[in-house]
Amino acid sequence: MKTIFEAKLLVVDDEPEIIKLLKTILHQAGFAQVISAENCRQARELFALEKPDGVIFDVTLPDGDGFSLMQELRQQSNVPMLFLSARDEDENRLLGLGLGADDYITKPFLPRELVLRLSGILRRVYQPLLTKPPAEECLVLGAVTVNFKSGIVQTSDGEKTLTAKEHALLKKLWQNQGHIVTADSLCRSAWDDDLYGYENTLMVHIRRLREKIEVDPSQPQYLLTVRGMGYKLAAETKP
Amino acid sequence: MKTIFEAKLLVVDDEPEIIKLLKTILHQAGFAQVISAENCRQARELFALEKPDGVIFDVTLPDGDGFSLMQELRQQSNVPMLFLSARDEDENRLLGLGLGADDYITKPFLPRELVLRLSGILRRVYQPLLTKPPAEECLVLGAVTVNFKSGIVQTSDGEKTLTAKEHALLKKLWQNQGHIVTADSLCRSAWDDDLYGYENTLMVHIRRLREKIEVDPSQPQYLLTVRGMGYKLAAETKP
DNA sequence: CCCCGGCCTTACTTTTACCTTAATTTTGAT
DNA sequence: ATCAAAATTAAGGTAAAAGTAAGGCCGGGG
Repeated sequence: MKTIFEAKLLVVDDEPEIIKLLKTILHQAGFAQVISAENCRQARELFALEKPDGVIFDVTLPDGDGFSLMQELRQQSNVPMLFLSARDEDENRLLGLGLGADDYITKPFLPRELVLRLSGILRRVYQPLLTKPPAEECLVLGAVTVNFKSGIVQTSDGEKTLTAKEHALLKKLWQNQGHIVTADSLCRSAWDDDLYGYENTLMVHIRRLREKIEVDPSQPQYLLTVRGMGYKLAAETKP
Repeated sequence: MKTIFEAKLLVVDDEPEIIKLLKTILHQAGFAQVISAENCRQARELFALEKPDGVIFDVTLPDGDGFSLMQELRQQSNVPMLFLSARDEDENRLLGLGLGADDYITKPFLPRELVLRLSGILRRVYQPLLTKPPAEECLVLGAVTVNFKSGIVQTSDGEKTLTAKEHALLKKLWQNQGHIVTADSLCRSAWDDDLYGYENTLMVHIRRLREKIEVDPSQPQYLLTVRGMGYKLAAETKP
């Protein structure tokens, strides 16, 4: 199955006109293959044989009810299954959903709604590629690693924790890694109101940062000063 | 998120009674965290900040409509989103589903149906990613063990039980173990309405927690404060 | 119905980690 | 050599958080 619309669907319903209607709707919507069964026995057979990517059941079937059939097929497979029913009683909907159906649509239904719901489910099931849990926000500088979520700096000689100001400043530098950041810009990202005598205040913080992330704070390798312009975090060195 | 019921849900609705009802329903159903927003602005903020695992929108909101909001958030994230609406017109349902909503539920709704539909969707979205079997709901910190199901803290000198607030706070910290959690975020997970003078209230609860889980509450080893930023539960030390 | 006890909240004082200031020294461009 | 920019120190101030105690709320038992 390359796209969700190449899904193979099994429709189980004993009313030929509904089958026909569904086939029409689904074909128009672009679903390529729709196969059908009129009763439980046929459905079981086709399910095993064709291995459809989704199943639509009517609740009332000539040789059993859709609920038990669905439950039975659910044991074997986790493909999307949804009910189509003329019976809109609350308890039926709850039963259907409770058994693990992906939806319960009542007749009469809007063709477009059926298609939307069905494609939504198929998309969820076959494209579950939810953005993988984002990697930890980490800054790697040689042997030094900074984790912004935990505020911890890992160095060869142990762990150090960042203070609030250090955290803000380093983050700003990190966001502009490889580029010069002006003192002014740095201050604005770490302080609310304007800091008056900041010429030194900032420097003192820079110094403290260097003590935490540099091997030798007097000979900075990562947090570099650019005379007359500001500071710069050295671009990440790719291994 | 270890099981689907540890999902964090964001409910966006301007009617306080609906929010309350939903919180009750969802809590009863076992969903761990339900946060709420009253309008689009708040929803956007919370969404970015809290990164919920699912969102429930009302269609009509004071500062915009749910449809556009949903579309906007959908750009950023693929988490399950569903509508809750008093407007059962066909075109609205089609619009909502067409924009990529996972479901469109009309008020009045059956609580159980909401829960079933929501868990079904969450299962579809998150189950494929759940590789590991659901872990015990336990937090282990050195010689201290916290069982969240029973709310019991086992220490070397006996058992202590957590109160409701302590439970909520510790769970939040646990879910973000190793990461800094802001006071604001902590408060939101333990209190429904905004807590006004929470500066101290939260601290007092933190103190009580420390008395229960720390060997020496004055020298915390596990529940650490990050001055100016929040609190942090020390990352589990791998044996 | 009222009292009691557990839990939560408020109000206030004390402590301390972090930030700022200021004074001095070093660096680097011209 | 000169001077401004930046670094370095150490000490003091300050606001955030800790600590403490008392009051308020609510549900269960007498």
